[in-house]
Amino acid sequence: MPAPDPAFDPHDHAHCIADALQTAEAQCQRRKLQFTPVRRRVLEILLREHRALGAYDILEVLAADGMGSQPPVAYRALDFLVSNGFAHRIEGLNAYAACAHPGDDHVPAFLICRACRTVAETRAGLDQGQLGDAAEANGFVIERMVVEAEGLCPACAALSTPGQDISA
Amino acid sequence: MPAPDPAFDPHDHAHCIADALQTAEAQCQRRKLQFTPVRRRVLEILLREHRALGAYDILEVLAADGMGSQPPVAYRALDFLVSNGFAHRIEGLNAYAACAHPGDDHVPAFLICRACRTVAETRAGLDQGQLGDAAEANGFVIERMVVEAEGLCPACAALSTPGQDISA
DNA sequence: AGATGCGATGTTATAACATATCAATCCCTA
DNA sequence: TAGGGATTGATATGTTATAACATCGCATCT
Repeated sequence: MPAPDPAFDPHDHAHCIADALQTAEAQCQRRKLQFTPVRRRVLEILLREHRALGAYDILEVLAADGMGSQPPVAYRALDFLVSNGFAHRIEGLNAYAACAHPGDDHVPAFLICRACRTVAETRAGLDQGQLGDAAEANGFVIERMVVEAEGLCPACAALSTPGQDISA
Repeated sequence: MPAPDPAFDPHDHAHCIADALQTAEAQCQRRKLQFTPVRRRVLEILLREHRALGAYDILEVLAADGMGSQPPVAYRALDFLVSNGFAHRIEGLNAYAACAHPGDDHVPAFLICRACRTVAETRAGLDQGQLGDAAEANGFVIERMVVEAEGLCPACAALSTPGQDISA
């Protein structure tokens, strides 16, 4: 049985953020990617919470920082972070979350709280159950997998207020 | 090893459509749901292709039929079909596809071609691998799962034109 | 220094997806 | 056949994402 996920468990979050930023920085250096101020700032914003944020949520913070207030600014930084494995797109929410295992090739799988949008990241395999079998039987080449479980995190389940929505 | 999926394999499609419509009709009768003309037509539109269609694609066809041309018309019908298990939302595409196993409680999993948007539906479990373990370890209550594999279907892989995009 | 190339940013506009609201109508059922 | 809930119609708007084009800043070559 796995250990509790940091997303649902109190932890030294300042250290958690610093760590992730440092990893990203190191990765970029090694791979000759430019970890520019905007990109760094967007990653910081995502890291600050173990939650999924919409592009426009991020944009708002960027604008407040005087770092560009138009959609492409946020989207370009997010594209960079996602394509280089520093963040993930949460399809079920049209939103983004920092990667919990940066610099580590993996198929992410998420536990997503529909009430507070907290996101915990675990691993999955490209062969998820019958899906891999079906792909093989049909000659389908899987390139990318999305595995997301939506529900209630322990904290929100405790409160509930049954049926509260994720709309926030 | 499973049999080839109808989505990727020639089959008696007229019969395939008629079958699904009849199942839906029967289900609605049994469950006292109103299978209205708009709802029926939207399901037909989805069934006509084993592909994901955007809400506005559907709306276009509805409009051509003189059945309402404003977004809510399509979205309401789609909501009905999705919440009653006659269609699924494909999160990775912000699009919709007819259900391949209507009237049968299941966790759908999809093989989605990024070139032609063909969608094959198989089953998954609510406990997908380590995700179930992680949920349990954290007291997370899973309510809904999204499992989608994106890649190239056999036909498109044969053509490719490597790197062609799903944008269509 | 000046020219050139190139990746990142800035800016404007618009495409694509989705929902709120409220009035009108349908249709079940009592 | 009247009342009430579900459905539809219509308008407006909100939200997410990208296209298209201009510019900046910096490294390199001449």
